[in-house]
Amino acid sequence: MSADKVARTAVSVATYHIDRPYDYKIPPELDGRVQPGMRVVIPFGQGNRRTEGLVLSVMEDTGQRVLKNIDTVVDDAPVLSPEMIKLAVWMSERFFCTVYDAAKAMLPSGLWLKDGAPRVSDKVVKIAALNIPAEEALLLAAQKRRRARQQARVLELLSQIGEASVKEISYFTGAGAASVKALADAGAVALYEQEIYRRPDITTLPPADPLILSPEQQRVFDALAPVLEEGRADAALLYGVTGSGKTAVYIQLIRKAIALKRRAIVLVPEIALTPQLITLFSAHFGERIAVFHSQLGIGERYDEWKRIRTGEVDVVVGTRSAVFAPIPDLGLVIIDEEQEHSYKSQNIPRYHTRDVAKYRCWQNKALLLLGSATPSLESMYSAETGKYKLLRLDSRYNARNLPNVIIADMKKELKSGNGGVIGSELLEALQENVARGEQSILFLNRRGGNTLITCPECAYTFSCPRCSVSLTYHFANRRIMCHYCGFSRWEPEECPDCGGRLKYVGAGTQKVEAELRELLPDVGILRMDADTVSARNTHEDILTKFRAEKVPILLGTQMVAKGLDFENVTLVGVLSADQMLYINDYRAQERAFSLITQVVGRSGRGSKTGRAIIQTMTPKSEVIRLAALQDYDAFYRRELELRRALGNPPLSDLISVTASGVSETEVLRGCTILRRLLEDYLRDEPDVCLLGPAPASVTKINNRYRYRITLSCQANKRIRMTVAHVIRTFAKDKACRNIAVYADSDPYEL
DNA sequence: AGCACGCCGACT
DNA sequence: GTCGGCGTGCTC
Repeated sequence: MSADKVARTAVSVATYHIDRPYDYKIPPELDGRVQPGMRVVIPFGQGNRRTEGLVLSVMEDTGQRVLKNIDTVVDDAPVLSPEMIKLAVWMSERFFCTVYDAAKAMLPSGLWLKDGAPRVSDKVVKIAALNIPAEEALLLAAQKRRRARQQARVLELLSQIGEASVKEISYFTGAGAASVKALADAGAVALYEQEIYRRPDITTLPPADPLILSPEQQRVFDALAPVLEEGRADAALLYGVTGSGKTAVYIQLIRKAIALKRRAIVLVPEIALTPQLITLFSAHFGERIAVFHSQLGIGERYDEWKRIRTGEVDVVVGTRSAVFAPIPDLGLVIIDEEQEHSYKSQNIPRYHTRDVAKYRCWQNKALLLLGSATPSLESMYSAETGKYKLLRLDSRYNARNLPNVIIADMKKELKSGNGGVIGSELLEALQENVARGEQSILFLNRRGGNTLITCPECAYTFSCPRCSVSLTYHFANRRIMCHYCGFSRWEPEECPDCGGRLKYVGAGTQKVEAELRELLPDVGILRMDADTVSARNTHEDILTKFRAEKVPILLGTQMVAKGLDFENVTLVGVLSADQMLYINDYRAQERAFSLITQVVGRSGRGSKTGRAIIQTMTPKSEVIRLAALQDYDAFYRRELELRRALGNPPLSDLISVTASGVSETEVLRGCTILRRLLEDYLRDEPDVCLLGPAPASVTKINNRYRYRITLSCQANKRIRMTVAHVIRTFAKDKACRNIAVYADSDPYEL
């Protein structure tokens, strides 16, 4: 009989400061059934409460300590490969999370629901159909009205539409599944199960021929193909102006990788904004692509995950979490629009997709390709300092001209009595475009309906009782709401302080739409924002309508800035460039430059030369001027010097340590202790600069105050480990029991 | 975080 | 005497 085996395990309930591998004995009845990468159920803590663990490795028992036994094994086969386990461990050090947190981000949530309700393995949806004539159903509904209102509503709905899924029924009527069941038992409706497709549907094109690259594109391809051929880890930045055809290069590189028996992951900022890219990819790679993003249903995601794992696909296209796709023989990772902020996870684990991709490429000897028209300062700096290969695509496709850009001074406008959102220059241009039958896109950097309510009499504003933010008015449900904690209340009638009449301020898309309708009566306007885009009316539907019906004006938020290519659009208006420029964040300028550049690039993609009008209160702003010229290089130089002066990335790394708690004074005191600990432990590190304690940009969320210390340094493993140690030390201090602490590597939120 | 153990005051 | 308050310490 061989010696007992031990499973070194990451435990799900272990919080950050007690996270470490815990060893469990593999009982004889489980001998041989426990492998690294499997999930197990284990007892943990004095109460031995059962919790989930992930087996990191299996080893011989040295018998030095009394160990608890593994209860049961969850999986028949490992759900994580050794490569992914290593990645999880690396992530825990790099992003200050537990190993289990990192592992969880890699797995589809469907894995946890496999045997529970809702059953993910079921590819069916429950449908309820009316079993009696509609008139009879309505009669029955009238009878039920008093004692079973829910059932009555269901009957009314079904008498109109005949059948619907139980899920849809409860969404529209508010009736629970129990009401439907009762009706089924009474024989009024029939329940049956219907197979559903779980492949996210993709508009497919007939198979496309290999692309012919332009000489410039070919040069980029030729520079990267050897890296794939030699199979070595490398990273490159493809800096290609809008419309220079980066996608064609991606496709050819993927073809090359596939020819070399390897596979690729393509990451995009937001799947809804890239339908054309998906369609194009499926034309080139057919069934052998998988689509992976957060809007996928649990079942869909689980199925795609399985297809990827078994090697049935060559290309995974997806958002942030797709960087964890368990694809075999990974040879190429492409991050498109790499400067986008959605690549940084804002919740645990707080990873940056670029860093994870870099690590995976290094593990797999794969090529990482970052693509952008306005690269992040970080990536361009890495390219300049030789860490990445730098490749450029300088000419716009078909040698199209840049649009003529006008910077419109809204201060002048205000002086001459126009207090509206649409200035006279933009209005004139819009009128000309309408007259010529050409289309226009208006961009507003604000989410739809983000309107504040104030009292003009006493300047009263509504703020959240639990958070340090103002409440915003939502047209959709006529409530004022908090974006942080979800608090909401009905639209108030009058000022609670002085009883005065309330005023709605802020240029939400709805308000702009109303203004446009007044200025341009009888002109068709399409609005695209969080309120008009839904499951029924997708982003794509709106764009199709815009294209097909030649609606004169498309008004929208961020969404209109991305990758659209409309022949007939010859005017782009940026309604207020200022809102994005003067946010208290060192990245605000970079973001504004990138957005304005992208929006301006939307104009004149056809044969006609386009125009762009940028409205601003500060027409002298360097950032706006450079965006108007689409001069990335000048912007980069200028911004880099600013970053250098302030010790911000990419010239140094930031690590923020945030303390939160109910008592503001306790949090502040905790922060002071944290700072002292950091000072102590980092005394011998050169060039580490500590800032704070400073209140977080939103100081109070859900009645918890947040203060943070920020480290500016050349981060290395040693410094990260020290920070982790400080957090653990702090958590052990009894004086800080009510304070929660976490660290964030290269935080986006300050 | 969550749970047990332990050492103090209020009450049967 | 004992029930239960929460302060303290540990988690394979």
